[in-house]
Amino acid sequence: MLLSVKNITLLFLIRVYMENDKQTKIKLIECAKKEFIEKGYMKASLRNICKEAGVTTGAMYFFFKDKEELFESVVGGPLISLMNTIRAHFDQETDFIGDVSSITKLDLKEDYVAASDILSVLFQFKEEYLLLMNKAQGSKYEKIVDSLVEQIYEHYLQMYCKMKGYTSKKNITSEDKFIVHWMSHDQIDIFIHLLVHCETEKEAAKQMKNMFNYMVGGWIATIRKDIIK
Amino acid sequence: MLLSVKNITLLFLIRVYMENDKQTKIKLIECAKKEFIEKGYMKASLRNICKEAGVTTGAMYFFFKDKEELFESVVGGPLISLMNTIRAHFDQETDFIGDVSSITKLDLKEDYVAASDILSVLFQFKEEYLLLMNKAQGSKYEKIVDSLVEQIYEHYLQMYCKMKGYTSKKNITSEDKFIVHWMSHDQIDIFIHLLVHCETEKEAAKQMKNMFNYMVGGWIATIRKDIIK
Amino acid sequence: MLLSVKNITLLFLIRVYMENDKQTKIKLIECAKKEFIEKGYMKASLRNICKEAGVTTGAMYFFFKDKEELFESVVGGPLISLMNTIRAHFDQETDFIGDVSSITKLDLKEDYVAASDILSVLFQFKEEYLLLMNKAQGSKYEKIVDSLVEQIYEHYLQMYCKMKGYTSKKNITSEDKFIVHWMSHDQIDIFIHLLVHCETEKEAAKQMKNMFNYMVGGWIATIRKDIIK
Amino acid sequence: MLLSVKNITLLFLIRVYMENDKQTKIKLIECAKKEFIEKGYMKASLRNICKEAGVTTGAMYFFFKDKEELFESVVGGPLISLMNTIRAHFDQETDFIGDVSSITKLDLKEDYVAASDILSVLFQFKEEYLLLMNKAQGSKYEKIVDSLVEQIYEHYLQMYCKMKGYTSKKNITSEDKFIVHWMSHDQIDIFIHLLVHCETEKEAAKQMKNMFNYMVGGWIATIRKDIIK
DNA sequence: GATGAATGAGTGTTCATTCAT
DNA sequence: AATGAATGAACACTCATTCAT
Repeated sequence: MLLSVKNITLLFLIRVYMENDKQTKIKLIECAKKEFIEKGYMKASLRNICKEAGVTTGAMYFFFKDKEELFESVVGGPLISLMNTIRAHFDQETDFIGDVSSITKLDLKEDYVAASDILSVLFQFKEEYLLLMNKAQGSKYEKIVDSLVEQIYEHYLQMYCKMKGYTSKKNITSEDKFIVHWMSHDQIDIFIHLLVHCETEKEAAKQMKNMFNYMVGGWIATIRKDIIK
Repeated sequence: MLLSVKNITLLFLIRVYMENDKQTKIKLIECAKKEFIEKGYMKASLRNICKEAGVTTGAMYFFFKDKEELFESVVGGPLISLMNTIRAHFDQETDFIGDVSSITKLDLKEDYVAASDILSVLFQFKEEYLLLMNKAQGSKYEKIVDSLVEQIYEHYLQMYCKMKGYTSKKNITSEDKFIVHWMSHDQIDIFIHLLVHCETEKEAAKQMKNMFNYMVGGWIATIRKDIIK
Repeated sequence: MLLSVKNITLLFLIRVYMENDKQTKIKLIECAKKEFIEKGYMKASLRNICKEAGVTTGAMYFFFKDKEELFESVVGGPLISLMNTIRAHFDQETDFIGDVSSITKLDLKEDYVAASDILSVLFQFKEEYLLLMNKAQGSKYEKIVDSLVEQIYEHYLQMYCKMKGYTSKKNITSEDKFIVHWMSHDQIDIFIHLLVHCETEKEAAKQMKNMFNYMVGGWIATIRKDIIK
Repeated sequence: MLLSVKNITLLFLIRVYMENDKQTKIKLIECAKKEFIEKGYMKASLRNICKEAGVTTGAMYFFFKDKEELFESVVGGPLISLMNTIRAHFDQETDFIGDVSSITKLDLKEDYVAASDILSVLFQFKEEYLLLMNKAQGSKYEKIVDSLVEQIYEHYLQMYCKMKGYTSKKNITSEDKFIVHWMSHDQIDIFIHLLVHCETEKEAAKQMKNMFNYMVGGWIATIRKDIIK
């Protein structure tokens, strides 16, 4: 009988813990996010974060191994989401020798759909992504933009080859690679630009249409290579 | 007597110094450049710079007010050159209501010439510009890219209006502004991309052709607004 | 009904605990030993020990009052064994005025037997003794070697007096005391040296013979005082 | 002429500096010595040292790279003296096949002279050597005693071989090596013992006679190997 | 022009220990 | 018997900056 009372107490306490417990951790992450956004990874002060959260630095070190891990706790989750979304859309291997006639705009249109999805993810954790893209200097994420570019580069290279009508990878010149790399970079920059300059996802979606139009124009011109002389 | 001896010595030393004078300053700037490139503005250590230059921090503070001014001494000159070059090409006021029929590619071609000039300037002080664009976080130049964008934005906005056949500034929508801002940004990013990824100006010039072709394609598509639906 | 099931579970857990009980403590002591050996008393981290043992620091504090007590749990037992063994051999009061003629080597031989016993004890808990002798700095055992020396000093002083033919304690000079203290110290050092440099007791026993021979030679020379001038 | 003027000024300035300048450094070293002696290398607090010296930690870091270097500044000089003295006495290569008959005590007597010199050095910086031998745990000097032993081991091994009448190094058994190593160790321990237990060099010299007598007795017994069975 | 010395506030991090549950 | 959370003081060390000389 007495034991059962104990158990009830226990269950109750567990529930309380569940709520209580993580509150400090959550508070810490919130305050960290704020500080990181305000000052960037490097200039952010753990002391400040802890003071703001109302705990000692020791408490922070109970939850997080070091500054890096605290930062990771802020941006890690969102980053994984983003990576997964990108992978879902860009990783599917297309036949290298596709039907040359049917492509061009069509493929790019598919890309537009993908981009909309990505945009959606980005605006879900707008602040975290801004942190990642612009304020991560000094952390292990400082090269994250480059690695995102690399993630989509392969996809775009394949698409480029299809459009160009290349039948073998051997046809790819270093000039081809360079321009595709640039276009991949540009794609990522579009996202960052939207993230930085648009308040809402809705607005971003609207502006993205124009940016995509611009990008598609660029792609077509690149394929045709009707270059300025 | 003893004092006069001291004075003679002092004068002698000053003469020696005079020659050394600028050499020390130059040495300091060189070492600063190296350290700033290696670690970025924030992580760069004045102590290290001085040690490398073979002087004490006190000596450094004779020449430079603070860390910021030392950084400025490295990147300030090149920045002014760049600004001037940009201004020379982008600042001339064109009649807002131009001859609508004659434009499009023509204007962009002029831009290409301008870009070639800018590229030339950029590669003249490649390292300094890279420093400015990528490693200035924490200094007053951390937003330099944005301000460069702003510098060319007005120019591009005018061009855009001409191309669109707008007869009044009142026709410009916020959507117009947004895409023009993006295209301005993209133009700057092209430069940075070339700076980062090309060893020589020559190679950059080659790759820039393709990038410009891409950009022109984007512009045309933007003007036509044959958007994806 | 449900509650009673819970109770059974609880009781079961308690029983499991009961068995685990000492297991946790033992695990803790094992891990502590490892850490203390690896890093010495001071640098050893309770956090590490607990992590290694798979429990929280709180759990450790249930069993042990503090770091010191944990250390004691590792080395205390062996230390008592050693103390007892030493006491058994060295504490028996001999008649101060013994039969002067019969001694010298004989007494030392008895000592050799004692030493063999001690060696046996030492190698039984080799690691613990090494910990005590070499890595206890910062703990209350940091002077343990000195106190071991003190333990045998009285015995050796008596023996020395016998050998010298002193009939009263008043004959003992401070010089006598000093050299006897040194010889006591040396005796202990022999043990430590063997502990450090021999893998097995067997090997130590072999080497100890030579060391004892050396020691006896030293004693005889000391008694005769055929000193270098 | 002019240069000599410079020199005079320079020398003057140097003298002024010499006096002023190093006072802080000297104070720091003194306070460091005190703290290191009191608490040992590891537990010594740089903060305390600086507070005691009346400067900020930053000032300390102007003179010393880190804790280790500060410690080195306390004990490094004396250590070099000691090493040199040891080297001077123990490094001279003796003919491996010496005149077997003439040795034994003679060589050991030479050693006694050497030891007197070493003792003299040791008492010159008594505190520093005590620091080195007993409180250096955690610093790079924590194994200094072992390395001193190693320094004299080779010398003693040669002497041992001469005394034993070995004509080739191949005669040396691992048992020989062990006992010689021990005797080398014992020699060093004699010094440490004297350092710890004697106030003055004079007293140490007196006590050392007896200890040496003991040691020589040990050596002779070892050579004769009239072992206890 | 340049040195050597010093400041003072700051950094991230680790520690043994405590305690309500 | 053990957890999870938290404390608070301490740690060695680095920084840009100042200033008398």
